[in-house]
Amino acid sequence: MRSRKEKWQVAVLEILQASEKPMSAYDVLGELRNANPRIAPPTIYRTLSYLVEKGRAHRLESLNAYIACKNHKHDKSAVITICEDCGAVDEYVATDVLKVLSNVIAHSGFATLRHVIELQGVCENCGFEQTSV
Amino acid sequence: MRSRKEKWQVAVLEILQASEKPMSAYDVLGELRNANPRIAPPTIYRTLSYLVEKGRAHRLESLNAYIACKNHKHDKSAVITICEDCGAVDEYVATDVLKVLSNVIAHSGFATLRHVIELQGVCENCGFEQTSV
DNA sequence: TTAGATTATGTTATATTATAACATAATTGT
DNA sequence: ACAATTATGTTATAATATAACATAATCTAA
Ligand SMILES: [Zn+2]
Ligand SMILES: [Zn+2]
Ligand SMILES: [Zn+2]
Ligand SMILES: [Zn+2]
Repeated sequence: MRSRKEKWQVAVLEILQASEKPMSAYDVLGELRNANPRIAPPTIYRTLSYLVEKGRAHRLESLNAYIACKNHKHDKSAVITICEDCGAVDEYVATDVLKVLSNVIAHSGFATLRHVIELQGVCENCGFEQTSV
Repeated sequence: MRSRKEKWQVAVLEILQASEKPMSAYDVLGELRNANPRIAPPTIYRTLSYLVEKGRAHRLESLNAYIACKNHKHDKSAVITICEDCGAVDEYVATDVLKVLSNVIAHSGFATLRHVIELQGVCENCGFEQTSV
């Protein structure tokens, strides 16, 4: 039998996967309330935390928002691009970047546990739209 | 004559510089209220935005907090390390990292305007403390 | 120098994001 | 079944951030 915990995780992941754009915790909450009007913020924050821990979703720190992971080729750390125009988000594998990063901080004795690498900018589509006016 | 705007910026920057650790906007607000009890959140958020735009301060997206810039060798983009144990923050010049990053996303057509690169982990001091127990 | 336009600041209220605290329910191990 | 543990529900509130608009300062050009 699937536990309640797992049911929430599946429901939230499906909502995130169905969205073209990052969703705030309260966006997800709104969707969940269609089926279950009494659900409260802690439930959704807990569920999002589990999903992020497992790598099934990512939290975008610069947006306070969440996406479903759509690129399982990375263990933990992805490079994430965020279009400021249309909100589209993509993930890239970051192995090389992490290598260079560890060189940059090599002499400091800092032991990295988690990377946040988010690039804000303009995606290909929006760039073309802008120049074609 | 120094404008009101500049006075706030100087005051906020001094507060950030005096702090060993990142401060939330409301931390800064609390300090400013010692001298000026009626100051309100928008003033401090505006001032922090100006300082961040000018590169005199950085916003740490993964902490919702701010630091004074203490490494003017970077134009815009720094690599920032954040110790989860003691809260200490350091900045590193990111030129190489940015180069590799642009390779990673080269084929996507994404034009990067702003980098958020924040490493969560354990600083040298806290690492030694942990292993010496 | 002053009227009008523009920009910056102050002020009030409120929106958004997130968690504390504790009660209840489910699950686990014996 | 029972106690111990973990997960969930629930209420309230904390923490972060901005909208909206009033007021004040600054700038520009007659
Ligand atoms: Zn991913
Ligand atoms: Zn776009
Ligand atoms: Zn800096
Ligand atoms: Zn430390």
